[in-house]
Amino acid sequence: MHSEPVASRSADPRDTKDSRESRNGSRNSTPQLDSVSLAIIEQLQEDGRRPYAAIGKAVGLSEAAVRQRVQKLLDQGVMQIVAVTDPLTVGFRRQAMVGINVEGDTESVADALTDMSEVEYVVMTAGSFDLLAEIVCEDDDHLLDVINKRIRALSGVRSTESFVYLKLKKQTYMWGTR
Amino acid sequence: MHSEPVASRSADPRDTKDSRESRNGSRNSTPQLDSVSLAIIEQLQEDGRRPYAAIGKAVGLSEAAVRQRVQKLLDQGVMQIVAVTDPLTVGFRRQAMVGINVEGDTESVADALTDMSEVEYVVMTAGSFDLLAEIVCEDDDHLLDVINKRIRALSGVRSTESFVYLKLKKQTYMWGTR
DNA sequence: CTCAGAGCTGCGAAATCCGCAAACATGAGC
DNA sequence: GCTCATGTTTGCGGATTTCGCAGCTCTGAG
Repeated sequence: MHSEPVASRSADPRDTKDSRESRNGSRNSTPQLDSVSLAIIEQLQEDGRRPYAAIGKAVGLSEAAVRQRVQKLLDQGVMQIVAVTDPLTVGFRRQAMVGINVEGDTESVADALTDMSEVEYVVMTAGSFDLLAEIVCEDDDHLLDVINKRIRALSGVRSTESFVYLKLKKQTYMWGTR
Repeated sequence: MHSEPVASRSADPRDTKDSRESRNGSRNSTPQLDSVSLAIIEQLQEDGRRPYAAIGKAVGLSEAAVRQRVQKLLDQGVMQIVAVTDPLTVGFRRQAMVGINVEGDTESVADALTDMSEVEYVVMTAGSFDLLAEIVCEDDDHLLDVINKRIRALSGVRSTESFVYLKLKKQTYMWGTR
């Protein structure tokens, strides 16, 4: 979307209202975000520790208002503010993406994967895999164990294909900051 | 003032030294982390805005020391503190993982992908794909354009296979916090 | 019209961040 | 063993930021 220098117009609550209704898709899960919240997220994608007052100045809101919105976004689980690293740097020496084919209920397999601590990322996809899961392990044995003993053992898993990571080339979190 | 649950042992600099040398693999890129920095990262993976003093108490260091270490980790690019979201919630309605096969120099293709703003994640892999790239787009047209016109146009790209995201089930950033 | 709810603002008090100088530890060279 | 250079840690004010709260506005329901 075309986004201005920054939402000074959005200081007016009515705009907030308008944009909400206009793009509300009646999603059951997520409460739709207006342009101001989007701008706040954008600020925090640049620097997760940026002071509320600075964000407020950028998006045209008071410090307290930004604070409330951020808290709400965190509570709702819309965003999280965290440190991210390249796992290889932090001592996890084996990672892999695993493509999985499922027979029966894909979502229940996805839920089972979600419960595994070594699984970092799970997504349901269209294409020749039903699920993609990213695995983070400490060494080869660990990785092998997770893939062969744990994932393939799940009922409903028809087949898997693994892509062991050799080198992470890019990792960004700046959508909207294009 | 030693005490503490976590890494009280590491308050002693000698341990720092030891662990550094013991796991140093002479990696060209990354400056190796000692156990205290790891503990700091762990804290920030739980909450990117946690105060330095609280982190210091947890890892057995003063507020100022934590602050310096965090700044250094950020400067070195070892970690970043950012807001992360489910892109689908924030208005990017089409995402896909693209598996790519390359003939010739894989790394140069990876670099080209890295330069595309719609590409969120690039990793070189072993397996039936040479590269995996995650694409974040606003709509179908945009996605189609990126995959067909931009990625397939890169010289060296032999073939691609796309996995369009249907639903993100898990997204974590808590390695080490197991 | 009134009422309840949601969101924003402003404002002190408390907590946090920041920069700096002194103290300490380590490794190199003599 | 001694000294110097380097890199880390600590403690400390002062500047900023965070936090909680009360009051105000707008909106939709009845």
